[in-house]
Order: sequence, then C-alpha cells, then structure tokens
Amino acid sequence: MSIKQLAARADVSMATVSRVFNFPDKVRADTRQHVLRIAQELGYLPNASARSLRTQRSKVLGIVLPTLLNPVFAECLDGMAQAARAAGYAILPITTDYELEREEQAVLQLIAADVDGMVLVVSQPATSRALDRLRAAALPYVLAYNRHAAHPCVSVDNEAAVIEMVARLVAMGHRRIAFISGQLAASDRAMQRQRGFCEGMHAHGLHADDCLEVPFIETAIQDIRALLETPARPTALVCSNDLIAIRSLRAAHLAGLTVPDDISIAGFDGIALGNDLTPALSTITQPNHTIGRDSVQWLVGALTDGQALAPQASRLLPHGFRTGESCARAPDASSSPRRKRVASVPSSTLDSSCPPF
Amino acid sequence: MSIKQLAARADVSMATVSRVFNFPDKVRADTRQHVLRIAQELGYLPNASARSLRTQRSKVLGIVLPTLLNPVFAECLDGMAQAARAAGYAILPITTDYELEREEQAVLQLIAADVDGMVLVVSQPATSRALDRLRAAALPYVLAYNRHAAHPCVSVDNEAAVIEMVARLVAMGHRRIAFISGQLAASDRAMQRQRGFCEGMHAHGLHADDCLEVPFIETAIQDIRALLETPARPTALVCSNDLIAIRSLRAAHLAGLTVPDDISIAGFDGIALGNDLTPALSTITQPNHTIGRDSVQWLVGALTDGQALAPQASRLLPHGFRTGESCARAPDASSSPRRKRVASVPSSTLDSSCPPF
DNA sequence: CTGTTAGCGCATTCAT
DNA sequence: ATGAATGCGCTAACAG
Repeated sequence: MSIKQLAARADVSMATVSRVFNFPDKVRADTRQHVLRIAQELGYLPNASARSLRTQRSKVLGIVLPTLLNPVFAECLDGMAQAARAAGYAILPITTDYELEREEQAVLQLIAADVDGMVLVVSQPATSRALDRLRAAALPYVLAYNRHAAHPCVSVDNEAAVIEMVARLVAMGHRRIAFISGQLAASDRAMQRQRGFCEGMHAHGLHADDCLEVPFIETAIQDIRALLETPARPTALVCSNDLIAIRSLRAAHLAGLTVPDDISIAGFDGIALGNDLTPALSTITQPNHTIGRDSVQWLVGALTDGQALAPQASRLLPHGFRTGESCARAPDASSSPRRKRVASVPSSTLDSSCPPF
Repeated sequence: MSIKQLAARADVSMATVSRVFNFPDKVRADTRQHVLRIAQELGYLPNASARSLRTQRSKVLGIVLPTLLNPVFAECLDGMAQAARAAGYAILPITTDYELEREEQAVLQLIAADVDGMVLVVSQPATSRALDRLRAAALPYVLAYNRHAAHPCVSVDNEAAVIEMVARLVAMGHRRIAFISGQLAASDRAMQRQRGFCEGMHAHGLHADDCLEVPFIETAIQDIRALLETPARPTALVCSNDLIAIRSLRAAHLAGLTVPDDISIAGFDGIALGNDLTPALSTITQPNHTIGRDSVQWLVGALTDGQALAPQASRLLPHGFRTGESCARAPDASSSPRRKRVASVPSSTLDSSCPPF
C-alpha cells in the first residue's frame, strides 16, 4: 500500500494524500474524510523509512543502555518510553552489557538508523569513544545516570547521597562499614559512589579500607560472605546498587547473620522490588522513572526548538532515602567490644585504594 | 555522508560502493580496500532507511512485550537481542503495559517501520486484534509465552507445570492450597496456570476453591495478607508468577507467618533474582532466555528460506523446578488437625470459578 | 484548495 | 570488474 495507489483509488493527487496525513487542515474537510475512508479500507500506513528518507528526520530516539536485567534501567526505560510516546517519538533501545565496543557499535547503528537524537547511559563519559562518534555526527544527545562536566547529563548526586548514607549509619552507631560494588571500571556511578563512601567515612574520622569489588555475578554472594565471616567483620554494608544489596542480604543469611540485628545493609537505586523484600531494603532512592522522562523531555525540547543541549544545564535530580528494614543500630554499640581485627578477607578481592577527591 | 559523495571521493561509481558493502567479493580487492579506506575517513555509514526503502526489507524485527518491569520479559528480550544480533538483525521492542489497544498500535507502528517480522507476547491470542492486523499485512510472526493452536508459538506447558507443582505440594502433605494470580483476563498464561491448578487439585480429590486474583500491584500484598489471616488459611500458595510469589513472601511475613515453616510459597517463571532471595524462591522455571532466542531463530529461519511459520510446528519448551527454600512439608501434617474452616476471605476478592478443562 | 515534479540514499538491472 | 540509469514511498516546492 503506497501513497500512489491510495491517491489513485481516492482519485486525488499524492500531494493531497500526504497533506491529509501531515497537515489535515490544509485540505478541504470532505476530501479529507474521503481520503481517510479509502485509506482505512486499504489499510494504508505511511511508510516510515520513506518519510524519514525524505524529511531527514525520523521521529525516533535512540536509547543506549547497559542492560535491562537490572531493574534500574528497565524502570528508566519505562519513563523514557512514556515521555517519548507523549511527544510523538518512537524509541529504539539497544543494550551494551557494559561492553565499550558495543557502546560504540550501538551509536553507529543508531546513526545509520537516522535517529533524531539519543539518550545514553555509558560506562565512562570521560573516555567514551561512543560519545566521540556522536559529536562527530553532530547528533543531539543526553546522558542519563552519568555525570560529567563536558556533557549534558541527567543524574543524581551519587557522592552526596552516599556521604549522607554513611552519616546515617554512623549516627546509628556503626563504625566498621564496608563498601561493596560491582566492577568499578564499568561505571562512573560506581566510582562516584565509592568516592562518596570514602569521603563520608573520613568525615567521621573512620577508615574507608573495606571496599570490596565483586565483578562477577556468579561469585558475588560467596565473595561477600567471605567478608562477613571475617573476625572483625563490618557491622554495616553500603552497596553500590540494589542488586548487590540483595545479594548481600543473601550472603549475610548464609554467613549466619541476621539483618539488621547483626548487620545493616544499605542499597542504592530504589528499585521497586526492594520494597517487597523481607527485610525491606533500606536504600538510597533515585527517581529512575523521572530520570528517563526528563532525559527524553530535555532532548525532545532541544530537538523541537533547535537549541543546543548545554552541559551547564545538566540536571541533578534529588535523591531520597527509603527507610526499609535492613538497617538498624549497630550491635554492641555500647556493650563489650569485640576482639580486635586480626585478618581480613583475601587481599585479592579487597580493594583498599581510595581515589583522591 | 551519502553513497554518492563517497563514490565521488573514491573516484568510483555508486554501484561499486554499494557492492563493496553488500557483495564485497564482487569487486576487485584493491578497489575494495580503496573504497573502504575512504569510507573510513569520511565516516560513511549506509543509511538504513534508504536501504530498506529500496530493498523492501529492513533487517529489523519488531518485538511486542507487555512490560519490561517484570524481569521475565527483560530476560526474554535479552535472549531475543542476542539471537537477533547473531543473525544480523536489529530489534525494535515496544511495550504495551497489557493494554489491548496498545498491542494493536504497536503492531501498526511496526508495520509502518517496515519490520521484516515480529515476535510478540500478547494478552489473548484467540481474540487479539493485533494478530488480525498481522495476518492482514501478511507479516511473519511468532508468539512467545502465548499458546494457541492457530498461531506459531514458543512457550512451556503452563498447565502441566502447575499440575506437577500441585502434586509436589500434595506429596509434601499440603491439602489446603491456594492459587494467586494477577488479572486473569490480562494473560492467557495466567488462565492456563489456573487451569492447571484446578486440574491438579481435582486429581488429588481436593477442592480448588481458593483462587485469588490480585489485579492491582498497590494492594496485592494486603489482599494476599488478608487471605493468610483467614482462620483456615492455606498451607501453601501457588503463585501465577514470581513477582506475585515475592509479594506473597512479604504478605506471609506481615501476617506473622514463617516461610516455609508455617506456609509454603511457590512461584512461576524462574527469574534470576528468585535465587538470591531469602528464602530462595521455590519455583517453576521457564527457559526465558531460550524462549526469546528460539522465537527469534525460528522467525529468522522462516525469513531466510521464505518458508511459512506453521502453527503445528509450535515449540513447547521444557519447564523445570527450582528447589528453593520457600516450600516444605505442611505444618501439622500428621499431628492434630486445625479447627474446621469457617470463613474465607471477602468474597469480593475471591474467585472460586474454575473454568472447564 | 489541489496537482505536478523532483529528489532524499540506496540497490539493482542492464550495459560495457 | 565496473558504470549509468531507474525507482522504492514519500514530502516539499512550486504552479495553477
């Protein structure tokens, strides 16, 4: 079904048909009705490829995400999809599984697909070759979750959020607090959060020595468990994201510890599911849906009025804290001290380095 | 960057450039190198819209899913994405939030986008207007998770799986077993699973009276809790999916019950996260990733050798059982019987109807 | 208000 | 092995 055939059947010109679909008021009401009726009968649908080839704009937004297996990004994508729909845009999401090469491939594919702009969550904005490609193609884009002075970003203040979380735990009597993250190199968020942890600890005169990196999902729980079976185990865990926090809950259970009586566990992300767990996950909440929505709205706005996306206008959305059931006062906060720390977890899995501020 | 400009710079014809990218061996090695080098320099990327306009095939598969907020579909999409990539196809996923109208819209949008075929998860294959559109457009498609004799489907045997699960629970001494589902009308899977529940119960001479529908996420936990605070509460819950099972775990906790000592809870889906919970979720597992992969591979296969997708060739993938920690022998299985059942949960939320087999 | 025409970028005949 | 010409379906000038 092409516009030509439809025009023939309706006994009008192609141009008229085109106008019926693009500028309905530029055509007389009765002819419009007529054309629409025939179009209905024939099941005519304007061909998107031809349209974008001709107009040089596709009304499609490219979306680049690490994965949808982490609900954070699924929630965010949901927000993007809604905003895009509302603005009359379609979205074309691609996942990269945290592989840098695929980030770049995704961008190239989206450029070839003629998208009008992109929203992406990259690993490291500072060094991303994908972003180089975008600049080269002069395509408008917004980064979500990432934070970097040279790019237009929508995120939360990861560092401040964790600093605050540490303060809360300290206020609850915790002194030995560990930080658990996935592969730090895989995401700037994780690094910012770790930095916040270190800074937060230092602010209270505490050492931020216990930073455990659990890069492999398969062994994460066992690795965390090992930390928890250490003689001078931490009394609280700050996790770089909610999935890791959930695995930490599991690890604590396997180590024979009760949460939050024996150990407190805090997450980061605020995924919906955390609320349904027992114990309900205490966590730093990000407005995931809103991050997605705002990113798209900002991008669409720029697309609409042809304005540039200024890095200076980057949005820092407010984070929050969900008071779940996985954090409580430190055990023995005022009673007999435990025996001194003797050994730690295997140094191979322990990362004591704390990047400078 | 168009093929024309590239051709000019490389001092060859457009046709040659085209061949370099589509039939590399149909062009002399040195000219190929030459063209590729210039293409590299200019950052040339073949335009997808123009290509699909010309060839009438886009190398894109449309994917229609209810939502990505349920990890089942995220896992499945992940499988689809991998298979599509491997076959040289891009995917264009659209979510419908279980709204029939959006199912149809999605299909129309995908048709307009010129997709070569589609994989979809619909609510009710039997009455789906979206599928009518597909047939009308004569586009190849495969249904995932759905099961219907008139359509090519990739799914598991929901009914058999639940029958088996009921048998397992009965073998563990359970007699009062309830079935919890979301809105039944929203998915044929849920109905098949309920049917399996009824059949399974009847097979053991038990009544399948306790079928609770919890259509609203917001109140699901409280609704389930109400059931669990019934005098003659069930000793086991079979949940229509893992998310509901997780909420049931929560509801049990809120009702002061210990899982699995006081009550057993079984899920359906086998989402990865269930493994990390405490108690680890006992559940019927579907090969979600494989369902996605196989659906795409089947579709791509048909696309490749121009063959039709026969409903008779529908695949029934094997389900499995994950032995978690949320199911155990019924309490008091051999000791004093509890007082007889007096009242049930409010009838407004109780659906005792059991569709015929 | 409506029709005619040209060209978006590409793959594909048909020549050479 | 390569080049010239055509048209996929559509929209945007321009003409009437």
